[in-house]
Amino acid sequence: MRPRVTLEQWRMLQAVVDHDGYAGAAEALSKSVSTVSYGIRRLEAGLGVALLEMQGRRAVLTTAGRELLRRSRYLLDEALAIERAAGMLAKGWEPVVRLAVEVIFPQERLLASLDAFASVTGTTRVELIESVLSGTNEQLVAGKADLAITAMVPQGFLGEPLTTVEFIAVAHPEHPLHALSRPLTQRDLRQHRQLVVRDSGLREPRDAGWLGAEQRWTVSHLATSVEAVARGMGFAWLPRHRIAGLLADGQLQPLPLAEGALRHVELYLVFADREDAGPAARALADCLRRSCPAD
Amino acid sequence: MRPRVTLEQWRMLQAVVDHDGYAGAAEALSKSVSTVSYGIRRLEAGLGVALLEMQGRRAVLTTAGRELLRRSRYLLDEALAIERAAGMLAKGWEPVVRLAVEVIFPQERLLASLDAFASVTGTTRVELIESVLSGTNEQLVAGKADLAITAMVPQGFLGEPLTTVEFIAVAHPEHPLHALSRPLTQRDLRQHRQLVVRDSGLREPRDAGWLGAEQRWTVSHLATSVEAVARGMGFAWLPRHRIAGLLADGQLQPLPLAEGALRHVELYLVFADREDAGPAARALADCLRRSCPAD
DNA sequence: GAGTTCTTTTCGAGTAATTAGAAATGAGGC
DNA sequence: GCCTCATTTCTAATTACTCGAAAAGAACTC
Repeated sequence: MRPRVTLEQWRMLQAVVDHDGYAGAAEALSKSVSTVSYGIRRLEAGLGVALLEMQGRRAVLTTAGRELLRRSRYLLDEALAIERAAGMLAKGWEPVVRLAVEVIFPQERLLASLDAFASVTGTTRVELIESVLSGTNEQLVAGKADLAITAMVPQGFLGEPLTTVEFIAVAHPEHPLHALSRPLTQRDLRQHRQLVVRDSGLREPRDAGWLGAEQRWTVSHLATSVEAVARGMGFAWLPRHRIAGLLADGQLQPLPLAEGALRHVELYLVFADREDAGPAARALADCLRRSCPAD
Repeated sequence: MRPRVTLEQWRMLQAVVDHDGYAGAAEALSKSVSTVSYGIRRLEAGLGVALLEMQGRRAVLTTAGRELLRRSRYLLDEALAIERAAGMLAKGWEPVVRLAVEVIFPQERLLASLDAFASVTGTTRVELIESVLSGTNEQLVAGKADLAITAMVPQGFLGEPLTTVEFIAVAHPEHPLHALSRPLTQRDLRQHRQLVVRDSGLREPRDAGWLGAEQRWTVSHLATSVEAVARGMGFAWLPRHRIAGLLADGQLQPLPLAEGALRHVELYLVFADREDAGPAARALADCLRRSCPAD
């Protein structure tokens, strides 16, 4: 189907309404009054419906006019937005940046960064790949991500430290481990179910738990792990930032380990190709860095 | 800001991609090949970015091209949708139909009707005014509604019966009235709290309860009333269709009234102005009638 | 590797649409 | 009733678009 009216004609209608009258519209559009008049006439002819009506010496919208004007404003906005996006692309901005994020990276910071990024570039989209351990790196190595936040910088890549995530060994307050009421040893832990998050890598997956618990349950998402531990299904090392709330209201309680109750994981920001990275990828990297103030 | 490219140029880009090549596009658009070539050239010049690139004798989208094509399709769809809407308006279809509905009208039927209406006319919007008793009529009389579903047809209007809503006197199973375990009299009821819905009319409001209970609570929404009764806060006559679920799982229990446990309210469909009603209002009326099969 | 075929691009001329100014029309204000 | 302000109509000119023919590129054939 072929559009019967042009963007320019819609624009004239808008101008007439906004600068009440053909004279004002002509002024605003840098066109002659007769041009505007002709344009509106074409528009109405194309649509087969009257949009403006002279009431005395004032041009007023008809009911149909009001309705169609409303939609046409949106249309024109969209047309201009596309052209702005084209301008970005012309300047070398990628249309999309693919970011692989280790799930233990604090969501709050991630969202804040994406928000900041969105305000820098209204047009570049972000494709977020949430992954675990080697899965994050595989995305990077396979060229499926332009940027990654990972705990292990893969061979041949250059990572810059971004932030440190603190893991605490926790369990539900009613959990048998807490009933022991004494510093816990590795032997104690082995007796109980540990929840670990499945490595999302396909090539050489390894689980995110490091000691061999007798019964070890593997789940796919960090959220599932948190949920399960909160329900008393086992213990786990979980990122402090993810369980701050649950610790505060007592749904989770730190395990009194003799040693190793706390673990620290350093997260790195890695470019797939630092030289070839487009401005959008660089801008996103900046936003991420800013969300992690010197720590 | 003035758009630098036209809808027609976007359409040419789409045609080239869809009918792979300039030749196919020209065929599809009923234009010459050189016209299409010229159009794409203008488009790229206007945007300042290359969209198509010749790979051998095949035209392929650049990254920017793919992205902008995607958005331009949406743009063109919107442009055509507005013109379709204009076509509707040209045929006299109102841009919006305002429907005042008595809250006791079954929501399921209402939504089914609106759904059916939406498929008849993609463009006419519905403005729904949910009101109670005289409130519904006031909307109609004041010209704030084109169509109304009301229990009381106001003077000077013509109503057609639409459906009957059955009200049952109910209370929570634990309610003292149920503890009496005998047919209840009006006197029994007066001892207890009745929940009634506030008339939404401004002029001559009267409440939707008919007998004077000692303590009568008035709420604004039917939903609040249902909720309150289900929590044992009192008794009320409620539309059977609204509480079918609560009756079934025993959260509400019909009161064993000596008389008047059931009440029937007839709902009427009323036009604000049957002669002047536009096709959209008539179509919506049809949808409503069809949702209430002979009853 | 020269010719053939298929396709896009360039060119030049013709055509349709848009534009602006002048004149005409219409609607208040005095 | 006449003056003023605003829109519409008319006409001429400019601009943008369109087309066919010819040129240029790229793959395919022999």
